Amino acid sequence: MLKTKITLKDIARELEVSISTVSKALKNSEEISRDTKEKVQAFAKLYNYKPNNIAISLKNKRTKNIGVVIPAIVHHFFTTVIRGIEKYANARGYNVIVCLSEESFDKEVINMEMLANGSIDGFIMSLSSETQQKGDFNHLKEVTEQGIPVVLFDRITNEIDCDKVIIDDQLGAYNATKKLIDEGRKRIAHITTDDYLSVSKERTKGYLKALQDNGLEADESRILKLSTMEIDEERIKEFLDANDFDAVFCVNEIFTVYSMRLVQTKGLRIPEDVSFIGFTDGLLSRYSNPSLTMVAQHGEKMGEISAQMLIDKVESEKEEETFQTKILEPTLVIRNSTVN
Amino acid sequence: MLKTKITLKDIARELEVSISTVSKALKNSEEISRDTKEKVQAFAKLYNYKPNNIAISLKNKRTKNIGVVIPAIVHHFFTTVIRGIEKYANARGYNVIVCLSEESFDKEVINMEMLANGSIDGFIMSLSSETQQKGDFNHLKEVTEQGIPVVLFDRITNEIDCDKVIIDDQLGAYNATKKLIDEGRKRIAHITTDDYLSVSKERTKGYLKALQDNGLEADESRILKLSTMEIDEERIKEFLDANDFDAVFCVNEIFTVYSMRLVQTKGLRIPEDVSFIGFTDGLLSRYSNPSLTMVAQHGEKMGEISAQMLIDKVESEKEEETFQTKILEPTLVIRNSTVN
DNA sequence: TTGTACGCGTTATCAC
DNA sequence: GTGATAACGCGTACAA
Repeated sequence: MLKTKITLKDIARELEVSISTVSKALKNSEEISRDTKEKVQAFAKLYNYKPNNIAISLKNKRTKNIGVVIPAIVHHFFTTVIRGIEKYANARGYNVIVCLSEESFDKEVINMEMLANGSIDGFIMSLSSETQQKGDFNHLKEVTEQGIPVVLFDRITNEIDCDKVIIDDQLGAYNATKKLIDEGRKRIAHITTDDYLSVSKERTKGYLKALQDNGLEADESRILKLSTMEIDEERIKEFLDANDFDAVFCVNEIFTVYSMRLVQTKGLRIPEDVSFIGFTDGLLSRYSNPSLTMVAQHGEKMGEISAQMLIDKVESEKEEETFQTKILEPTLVIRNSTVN
Repeated sequence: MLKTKITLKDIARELEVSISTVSKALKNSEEISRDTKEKVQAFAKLYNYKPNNIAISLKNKRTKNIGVVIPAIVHHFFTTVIRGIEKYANARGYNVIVCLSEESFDKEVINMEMLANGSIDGFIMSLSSETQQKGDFNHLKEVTEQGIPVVLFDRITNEIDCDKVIIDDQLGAYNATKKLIDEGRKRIAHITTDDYLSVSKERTKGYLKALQDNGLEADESRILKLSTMEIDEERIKEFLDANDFDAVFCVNEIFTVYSMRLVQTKGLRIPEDVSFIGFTDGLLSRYSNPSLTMVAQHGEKMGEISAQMLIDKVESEKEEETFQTKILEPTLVIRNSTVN
């Protein structure tokens, strides 16, 4: 009933040849006679022989697995990145091991340690908010010092020398804000998170720069910085109630769609009275009412590029210590939360 | 600069003892003298020795990896399941290898073959739509016959003997439809997919049963069956334009929110004129306008249970051939797309 | 108390 | 053409 996996040894015993003969025969080696090869191959096929990946990994010191450590998975952006990684990695024969840090420094460390002991050939990761806040990157340092390649994407740090893939967050925010200004908006509110998150910091910079370049004064009271990416509905409500604005630019999708709803319940029309733009072009943006104008982050592309950089490094023999940072261009996707 | 991984052998050579002494010393074996143990442990700590997972896997024939094969990841439901699996599996020291079938039979087969050769201890999976349509489950059969444990969740088949976790789709649909009937709705439309998807079939059954139990006639013209879970905006529009209804029950979140928007643009009020209920309680439901009344599928719980069943089976020595199917209760989450 | 030998499944080298 | 041997890194039964 239970046909357990068959090994080279089993075939050798059954066919009364040596293990190495079997091994060679299965690889169609020239050394082996046609007869033997056919016999072995037929037998292997019959019993559905498949080489044991683990044994090969041990021998080659290559697992063909890549470890992906991300802060969360219930975010559209990260899922698109994973899909990009998966797609590319699979095409090159790699599996993807996904670990979630859940925005926790400790979990990030533990996950990396679990994987760094031979389970994977390299890491693709985006830092947890706690890690960025703490500024402690020793776990990354250890891994890179062991010669395990790492690619950081989106939430990165400059303290680690490795390949990186990001989008130009500042430019994305700049373009979004510029679009609002071009519509004639003068009082543009900004809802984001504390600066410790690398992406938020850059986006706020872009927002401020756009205001400045267009002769608008930045008003601190029009900026709300929440402590996490988790939505704090209460504080957003207070902020929107207390303020006076004709446009809102948010750091993510959920903040945008939630703010929009609050504004709508006050009887204001979108986009006639207030325009909205946010970061992340996900399902919420496409299906909210009205649909949202958003800065697309091209997560899938980001994943593909990350995977490509990582696998290239893994498979390159040379011990080069040159790292690059790829910066993708964000795209403004115009929908109905702005005036077209 | 590059401190490559240290092995037992390295420690043994350096300390001039045998490999097995080192091995035992690191496990605090009683056989080894205090002196040696301290020496070895100190050295190991200093050079940050960590046993090589691959070697251990080869020896134990246990990888501590579990393979998860799902049709898509850019769906809230599946991400919550993954999170549940991850959480539970990690707590028990397992890693999660995620593979996407992208609703393709071939990809599903290839992914399973990649993993089945020693990379994982067991599978957790949800079938691709193409697999359910084809009705070809040989890849699953092969795997189970090899003694690799499999847990199927959500999109399952009765043709394979293995553990299964689902929610009571029929009951969920029944309760949703009942809720609409209790509101006084008489013309309840249903937007779903073709019956080959196990979950859709069950949900439609529940819908029909609720109508019947409450003396309402089922009207074929009020049911739209799309060929895939991918949204076909055109056909939904035609359907909603051609029909006359006072409530809509959809098989997923996107269909629901999209239908709602179409109805709103006709000037109808929700829920006063038309009520909406859908399956899957995700972000869209929470943040759409109005927010959606939905059947929650408890994905995270489903993931946890799947992981638990799988790992229990993996770690149980006995060769029992008893399988169970866990059926979770769906919950109706009431929001503003229905009359409260 | 320590060390030797063997096995996990595979491949590569070298001898026959 | 074929086979024996070593090696990948670890654990363990057994010998010293």
